[in-house]
Amino acid sequence: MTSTGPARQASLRERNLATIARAVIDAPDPLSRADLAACTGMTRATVSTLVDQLVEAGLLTELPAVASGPGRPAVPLAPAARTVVGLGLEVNVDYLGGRVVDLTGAIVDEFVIAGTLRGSSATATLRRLGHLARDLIARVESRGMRIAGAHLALPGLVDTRTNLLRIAPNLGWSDVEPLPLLGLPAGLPATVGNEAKLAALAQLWGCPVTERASRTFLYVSGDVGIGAAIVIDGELFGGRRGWSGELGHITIDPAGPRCGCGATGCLERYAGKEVLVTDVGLGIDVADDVLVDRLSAADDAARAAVTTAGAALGQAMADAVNLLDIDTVLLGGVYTGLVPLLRPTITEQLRTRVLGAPWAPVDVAPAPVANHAALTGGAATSLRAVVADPMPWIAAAAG
Amino acid sequence: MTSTGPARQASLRERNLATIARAVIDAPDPLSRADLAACTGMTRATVSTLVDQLVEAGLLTELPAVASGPGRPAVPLAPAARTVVGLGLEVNVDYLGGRVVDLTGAIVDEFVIAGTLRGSSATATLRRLGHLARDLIARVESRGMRIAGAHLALPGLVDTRTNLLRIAPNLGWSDVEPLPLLGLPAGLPATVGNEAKLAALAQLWGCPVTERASRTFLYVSGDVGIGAAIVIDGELFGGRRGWSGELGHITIDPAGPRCGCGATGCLERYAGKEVLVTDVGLGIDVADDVLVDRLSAADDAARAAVTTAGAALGQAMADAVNLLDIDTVLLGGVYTGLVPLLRPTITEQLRTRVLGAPWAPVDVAPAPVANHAALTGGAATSLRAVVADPMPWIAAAAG
DNA sequence: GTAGTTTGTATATCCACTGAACTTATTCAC
DNA sequence: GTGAATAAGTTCAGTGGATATACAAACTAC
Repeated sequence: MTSTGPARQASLRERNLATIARAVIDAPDPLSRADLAACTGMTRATVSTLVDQLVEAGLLTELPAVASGPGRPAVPLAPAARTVVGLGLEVNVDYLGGRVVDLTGAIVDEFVIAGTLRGSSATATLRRLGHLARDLIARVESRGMRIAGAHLALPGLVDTRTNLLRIAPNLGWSDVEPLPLLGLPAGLPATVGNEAKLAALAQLWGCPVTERASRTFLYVSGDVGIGAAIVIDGELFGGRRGWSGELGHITIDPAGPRCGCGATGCLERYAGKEVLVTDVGLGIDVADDVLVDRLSAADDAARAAVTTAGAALGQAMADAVNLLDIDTVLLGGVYTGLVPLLRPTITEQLRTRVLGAPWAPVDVAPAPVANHAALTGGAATSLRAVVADPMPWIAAAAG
Repeated sequence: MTSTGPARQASLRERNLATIARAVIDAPDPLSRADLAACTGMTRATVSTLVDQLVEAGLLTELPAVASGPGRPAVPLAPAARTVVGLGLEVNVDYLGGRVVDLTGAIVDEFVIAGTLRGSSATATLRRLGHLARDLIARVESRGMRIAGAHLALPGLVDTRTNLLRIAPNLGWSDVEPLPLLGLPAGLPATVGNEAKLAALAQLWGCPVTERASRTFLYVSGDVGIGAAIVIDGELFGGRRGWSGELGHITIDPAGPRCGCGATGCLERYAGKEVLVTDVGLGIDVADDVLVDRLSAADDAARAAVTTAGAALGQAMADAVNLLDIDTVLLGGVYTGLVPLLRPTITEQLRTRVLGAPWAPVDVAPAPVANHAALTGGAATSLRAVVADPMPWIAAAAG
């Protein structure tokens, strides 16, 4: 009954525009039209017309030509700054934020308001975020930029098909429909996503091209809950409803302590922030860097607790790697700062428990993008949609 | 540096041919050219030329027109029988086989030779299989069929990029390069794959369209080892090297018994065939149906052991579902027959341990294709490649 | 200044899909 | 039977987009 859509002539244009846009934006150094022709296999003529359209639409810019060697100097192309931008929004346990990023990856404008939101009213908080977001949008639009889309990151189970938040245990929210409460301008495409998943996407696009994560990795974000995101060849693997990556509820020991989710022995009860803060006698709302400092300077008892956490984390990661055959694990959230403490136990677990480890060891590293990564990830996701389908923007620029 | 290839004019043809071929082959009832135009969105003119080429190439056939209602009767189109075929080969612990399947899904010819191959010589066994396969190929080609490709299924860790078998514990094989040993005709595209993964693909394509598995599921195959395959929207998720799905080495209890892989408490030690046969005092080489009968008729002690296995299986599946957000689990291998015994404990585990279960319960069912599924899966995989890119076959038919 | 080299643009051509008109084959009404 | 109505499939001029080739532009090197 159903099937993939037909390929019209226009599909060629769409695909080739996307290919060119992506090549320029993902390139470590500016490419010329000739470079693009060489690396995409298109003719120089084709590339020229495509580039002209992308420049016209404000997605790319021509840099001043620099002569080097014989022959006519090439015109280097680069993503356009401050023309088309993406908006990332986030409500998390200890802050509220919005960030606008442009195609160069630069942060154009942002706000981050610290303060615990545990147990806050979903309606009030989202209305407040909406107010701040509308201000941010107004500022950015008054500077002549066009906003491609908005993504709201929430620390919980989000149904990506319906944009409904099912439950966010650490906020105390459940069954919320966030987008109407934000009251974003009509016509601005907006979606809701899980915080860890958007943070993972920031690792792909949110930093200079040369420092980017490899295109396939498992991102593990430690907070009160433990979220994970599976990224395969640059694509987030969300699962049927976007509920993939619930690493925090992998079973470490079925006879273990009871978890808030109703099951027993979940990873969260061994390696969640709640356990870590208790080990050094701190409160749950302590800042990540304080917690990291205290754990790093702690005595043997607390060190043992970190080792337990690391072993549990390693076991859960080994399960994930055995299932998914992924060879890179990036640690985010609190874990980023704890990599020196955690890595030995984690890698030991991975070495012994991953079936393929003798042939291809698993790499464990801190996530390169750390500061409010989900904001960047959300903004970048909107921009990736533009890059993946620049046609509407060209039509808009022409008409 | 790299990027997706350019979209040439020919790409349109390629894509539209694939769309048409797939629509006809996956349709529950024969479609006419007009039906195809309606469901793909192409014009009738376009569909006509594409269909003509596919018929010419021997991928589709026109059935006799049946009049029903006013108007010119439609010409129903169906996959062509016995024109282009795929070859599946398999070496497993207790048999050796080859199967040829055509585009209608019918088995055209096959051989299955029972007998334990545990501890056999890889070289001798693969040479023997190669001999049998060449006979099969000769028979099929003498009947005028063209073989699109061959897939060899092996019960072990196969590197799908290099077609190397790293290790097959239950055969006692390691570091084998199987394809040269088979000595298949030069020019026949051949690859090696994991047995459970190819069996999973058979669930998608190896049975009448109406009985097919949903396009997203986790296939769990119980044998001496426990293999799994992740299928997302009709695509096998193989991971970086094709080593995904090692469910058998998910940790059930870190303090559990030592496993052959070197780790402790792996699922295999709770729910593998080795444990099950021991429970009812049988040998490891017993046929699956005998084992199922004995377990079904067993006393309380053995029943308790099956329950333990089911709980462990359920726990591992819950881990997988939490990670992947998949809502269907198909049980293959020995487990197919044990579904009545296993399901209660499995579903109980899934209900309590899967975070999303309250909103979307996980369905556990026996795999619809059971008999030597990996053979069918291997053959079908070759055919899917033809359907996904029919162009070369059209060129061959024309030239 | 001239030759050599590379980049980017212009023009004719080709290929595949579109749309509208046309042919073919059936049902139904009389 | 005959003819209108209906739906399937085909034909053919038209269009969009990529290609290939030739050419203009801008630089280095001698």
